[in-house]
Amino acid sequence: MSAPGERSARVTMKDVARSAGVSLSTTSRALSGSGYVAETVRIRVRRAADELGYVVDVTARGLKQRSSLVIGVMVSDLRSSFYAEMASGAGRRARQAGYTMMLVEDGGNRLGELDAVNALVGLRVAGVVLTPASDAAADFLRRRRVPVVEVDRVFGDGDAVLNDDRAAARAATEHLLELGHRRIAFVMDETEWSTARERHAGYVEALEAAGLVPEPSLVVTASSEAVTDDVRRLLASSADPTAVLAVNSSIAERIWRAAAELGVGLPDRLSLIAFDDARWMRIVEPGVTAVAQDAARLGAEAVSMLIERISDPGREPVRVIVPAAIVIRGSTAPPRAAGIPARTV
Amino acid sequence: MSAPGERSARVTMKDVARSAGVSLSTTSRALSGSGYVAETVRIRVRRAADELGYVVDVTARGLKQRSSLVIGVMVSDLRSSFYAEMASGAGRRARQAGYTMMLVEDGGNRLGELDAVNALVGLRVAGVVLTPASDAAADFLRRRRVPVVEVDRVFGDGDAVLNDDRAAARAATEHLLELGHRRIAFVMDETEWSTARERHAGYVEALEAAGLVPEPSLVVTASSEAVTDDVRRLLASSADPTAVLAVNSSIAERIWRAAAELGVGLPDRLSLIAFDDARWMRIVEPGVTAVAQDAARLGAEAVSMLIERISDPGREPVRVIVPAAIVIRGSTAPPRAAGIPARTV
DNA sequence: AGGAGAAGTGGTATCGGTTCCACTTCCCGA
DNA sequence: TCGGGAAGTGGAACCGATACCACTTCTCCT
Repeated sequence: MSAPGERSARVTMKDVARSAGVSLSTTSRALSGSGYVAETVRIRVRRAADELGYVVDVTARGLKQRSSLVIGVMVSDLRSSFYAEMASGAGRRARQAGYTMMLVEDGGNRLGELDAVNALVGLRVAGVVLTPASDAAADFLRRRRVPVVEVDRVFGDGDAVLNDDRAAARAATEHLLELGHRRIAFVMDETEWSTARERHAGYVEALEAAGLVPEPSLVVTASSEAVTDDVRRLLASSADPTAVLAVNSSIAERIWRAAAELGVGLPDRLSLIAFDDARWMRIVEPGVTAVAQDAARLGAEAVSMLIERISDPGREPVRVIVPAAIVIRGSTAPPRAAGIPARTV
Repeated sequence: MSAPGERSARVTMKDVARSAGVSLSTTSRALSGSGYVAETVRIRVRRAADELGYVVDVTARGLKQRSSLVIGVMVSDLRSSFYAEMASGAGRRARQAGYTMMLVEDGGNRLGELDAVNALVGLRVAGVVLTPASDAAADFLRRRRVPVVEVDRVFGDGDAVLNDDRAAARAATEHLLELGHRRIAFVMDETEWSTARERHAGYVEALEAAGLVPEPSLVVTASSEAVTDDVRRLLASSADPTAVLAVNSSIAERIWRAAAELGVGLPDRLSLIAFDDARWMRIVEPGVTAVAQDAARLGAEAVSMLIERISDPGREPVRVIVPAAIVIRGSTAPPRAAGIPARTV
């Protein structure tokens, strides 16, 4: 344990080599396990490394090998459980594959994105998984030949791992239709992202398949500031929905609150179904019916795809679509007057 | 060595130097901004770097300088909002200070901890912020002279950023005492951690200051498997608490559920106060009174402390205690039969 | 006028590994 | 007996940046 006093702060391969009485080359081979090394020597070197507490300097190794076993993961906001779970899934899969995850947050804006991505390039990561806020980051990376996989939403046409947003939205809408709802609202906040676009498309598909005509007054694009007001207005308006589909959990929360404030009972007067199965939806009464996206799986798949891309930079872009499940809880039920020849519209 | 027509995948300083028509040394000085460089040359070099899309290789720089601007952050589980917010706060502060955050998850166990910490050491991070699950990780790091700051809980006596767990628990208990409660239960799940210990101590302090004798039957150490059963047993037992203090949000959730199942009305028959102000506590009805820990601030403070420690490795260990606030919501109220004859129900 | 020192530039060793290459043994088959 | 190749080892050139040092030119003070 207590070796002769003045041991330098950092144990390098040179120390290990000296201690084991062999050259640097042999030490490197013994530790990395590639190339000829006598079994006895290998054991001796390994033991010396253990005793000295040697840890390989991956930055030095990466410098020489021109690639590191680090992959970058960039998310908009860790405080959102979706991103946190995604990152968690990505990290686990990365570790399984022998990589380390480097996680950075951009503020969900172009500038933060470029900052973060710059840091990753500087670290010479082997590749990057990102939830894009714009096309800037992926472009920047691709221009520098850094493999990229986009998750959850996509700009351009590179590799991506996406939810089956359209099918899930369609299924969610069909669930409401089957319960007898005809006036189904759709509330969203971001139209620039592919997620919102796809979900809206699924909603429209389901309505049309049921022979209904989508009504513009039932589709609300809430400005992120005034979502609550917009929701309140919708519920009080003549559009008079009996059910509402929320494009994400944050919107769902606003609707939940607005309903409580306005005394609109769930599910009696309004059915609610949400994208993103947030924790609170399981706890409140009634529970909120939700489209459960497997965020951790999304992250894991993305890492796997990235690793494949790293080993084969030339292949065609790949898209993986991860199916989502609908978890039915108490917030969806037949409309009050369904079945009975209701007021005609 | 350099073939004219061949563009290498990566732009290095050499390319910038050639393009600007100056030496490597001058290029380095022009880009890093230290040392003498003529203004005109500096501009020329900077422009060349921009045009070529040069990004400094921080691994090479770190190798030479023996320190990197990367700090490691290790948390148990990103899916928990406390850790996620902590990491988010740490990342922001790190970025402000010019560092990049490297985030790793350990599985909350000794082995995962050591794995993760090993990866960080290999990356030659400048220091590590961690929420320890045991003393293993911090020991490992300190033995290798890597600066460490522990967050939220602490083993041993190094630098740490902690909640004011004791004072917060005391205040929470006092809040219940002021409402008139006398039979106050305390439910926890982990006794090994300093958090649980401190919170329990604060609870006892408050009781004793009020002249009450802490009753062992009111303190439940729930095994993590059977928390729900334990809680159910407590509520049904002769211990008959009128209020309960939950050591964390996960325990609080179990209590919430158990109360709902058993038909124990909140706050009429039982008051609930929880550590950790989870999102759902704001959404459910009644809202859950909670001790709000500022996790993001905890992370930010830890990073600041770490940076100070990096620049002064010799100074005495420091502890920062971050105060917590109590957010009063609907789940706490006077006990039914307390003091003033309540409204007849 | 002479010299100190500031301003500016380039050469080169170095950080901690990996890897190519040269070199020595030793074994085995022809 | 000899040649060839496998087994094993060490030397040294990198990877991309930094920083020390040597060197030149120019300014300014005594």
